[in-house]
Amino acid sequence: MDTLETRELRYFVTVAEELHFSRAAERLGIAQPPLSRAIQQLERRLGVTLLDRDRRGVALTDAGRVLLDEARVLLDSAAAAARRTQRAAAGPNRLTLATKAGANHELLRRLLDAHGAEPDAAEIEVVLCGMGDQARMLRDGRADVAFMQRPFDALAGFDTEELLTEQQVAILPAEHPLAARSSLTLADIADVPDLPVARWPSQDGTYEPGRGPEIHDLSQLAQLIALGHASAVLCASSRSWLWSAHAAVPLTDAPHVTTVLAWPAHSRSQAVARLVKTAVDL
Amino acid sequence: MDTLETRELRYFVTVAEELHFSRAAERLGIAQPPLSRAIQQLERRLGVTLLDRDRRGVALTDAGRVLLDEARVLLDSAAAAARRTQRAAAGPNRLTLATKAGANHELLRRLLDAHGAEPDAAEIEVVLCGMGDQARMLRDGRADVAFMQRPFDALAGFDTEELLTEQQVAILPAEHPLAARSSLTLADIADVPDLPVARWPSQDGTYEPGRGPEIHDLSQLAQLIALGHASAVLCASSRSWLWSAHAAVPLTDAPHVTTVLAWPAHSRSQAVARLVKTAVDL
DNA sequence: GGCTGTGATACCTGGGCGGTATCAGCGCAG
DNA sequence: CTGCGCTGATACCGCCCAGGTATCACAGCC
Repeated sequence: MDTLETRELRYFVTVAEELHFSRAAERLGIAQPPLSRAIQQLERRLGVTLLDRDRRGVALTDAGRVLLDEARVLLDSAAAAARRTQRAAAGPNRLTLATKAGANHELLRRLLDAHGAEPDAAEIEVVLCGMGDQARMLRDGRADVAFMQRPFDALAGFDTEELLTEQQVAILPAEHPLAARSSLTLADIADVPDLPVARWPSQDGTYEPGRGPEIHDLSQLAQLIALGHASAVLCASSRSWLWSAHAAVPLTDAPHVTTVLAWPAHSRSQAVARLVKTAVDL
Repeated sequence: MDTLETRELRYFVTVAEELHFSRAAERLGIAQPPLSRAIQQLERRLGVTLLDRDRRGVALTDAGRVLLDEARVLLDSAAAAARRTQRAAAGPNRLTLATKAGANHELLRRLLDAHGAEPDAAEIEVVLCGMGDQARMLRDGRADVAFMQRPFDALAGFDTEELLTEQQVAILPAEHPLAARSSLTLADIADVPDLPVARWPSQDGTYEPGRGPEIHDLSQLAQLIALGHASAVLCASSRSWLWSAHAAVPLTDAPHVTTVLAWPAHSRSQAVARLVKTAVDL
């Protein structure tokens, strides 16, 4: 029947991305004829036409699109497997935990303290990464577990354990009139002319159009708010790092944020299991 | 660095399962020396010792155990990718939906009706499978979506959409004294001497020890209950197929059951997306 | 009609996969 | 202690196939 070789998948993905055999061959560092042949073999083995080569170029068939998606995650998973194996060899009882700036420090600290107190606790290396990077780090095997937040982070494909649900708050300059209010709504802060809501980059690093300043960093944000040039919406635990120039006002209509511990769905690691157990008992 | 070839992974998994090079080679249909060499190559490429070969046998190292887990899901995923590609080629706008006997018929029917009414709806093939088989069918690419139930089915690694939450009920012979009650608890039915609770097989097909009759089939169960030889705990929608000789009594303390629509987390299929959208709007 | 650029075909070469034969360590029966 | 049996490792060889070069067939286009 089948058994897709990873070499063939690598070749196919490159051709599917370039839609051009010669360029794909160049990217792969091989000549074009062997590449053509490899793709033909793959098609023959599967009994499926993956690419339509007619005049003026190459196009993916429906089946080709399916295989492209599948092959991408397969290759990523293979690279991840290699990394995880190497990490397991490097330190038998070590874990890498990915989190992001702005996640709940207190909670993480409590988790690490509790886990550290257990017998034969794994040594935990905490990696701070950018806003949507924890998912990537879990997926590509550079991290074993991650602190993530619903509904912000994409949790598809991970196992998760809910740790804490909290309200969101508006972070405002302390001297701004709105800061005196005991609660606010999203509408209240959405269109304040002198206080635009700061904008975070989306997954791909670009910014949605909008008025607020483009932010990529919490300290940047803190600075801007302290200067009275921006507001932001963050989860309530952010209060822990606020300056005296900041004020936090609960938002009544913003969705609640749940901090979760996430790990690859198929993980059978003892160390991960122990950490999760500690987290559940917290 | 790396790029694990699937051939190597296949070899490694077999050796790790047999813990014996010669037997593994036999299972793989090759001679022992090339197998030894392939494993050595894999270890050298990763820079990791996967197997301890000392006197009297072969043992997995920690890293080897990690790679074994990873490799198994990788190989399964590869086989799944091949199947999905072939299915996509066979019928471009077809979906296979896996469900189990005992799942909510009404709900499925409503979903299929609603979806069928949409423009360019996918043709949906419904596959009935055994109790825990939907997860396997999703994982190995024989199904695109599945009807599953929380907390019974393992949903790790899938994306899900909740469809309906319902109470569980005890199914009893109609003439049994307990059948007259308006509600029951799990304790009420747990130890009725003449009415043991039927036992379902677990994932691996074996039965937990216990008193109740071993069941593998809904019609079998229905028969046994009608005869007055067993009781069962099922979700409330099971009422739809009850016989007149059956009675259903709500259980106040059994966990609620949520029927979910599940699909592989990385699926980008348009057809799946449309079906899910229909389900959400239901 | 050349010219350019596409992917496919033909054919050759070499590395690597798989084969056989054999070795080296260890346990064990005697 | 010694030979035997069993393990996995090593040595070496042959052949297949991945990859290279050269070329073709076909399309668009000045």
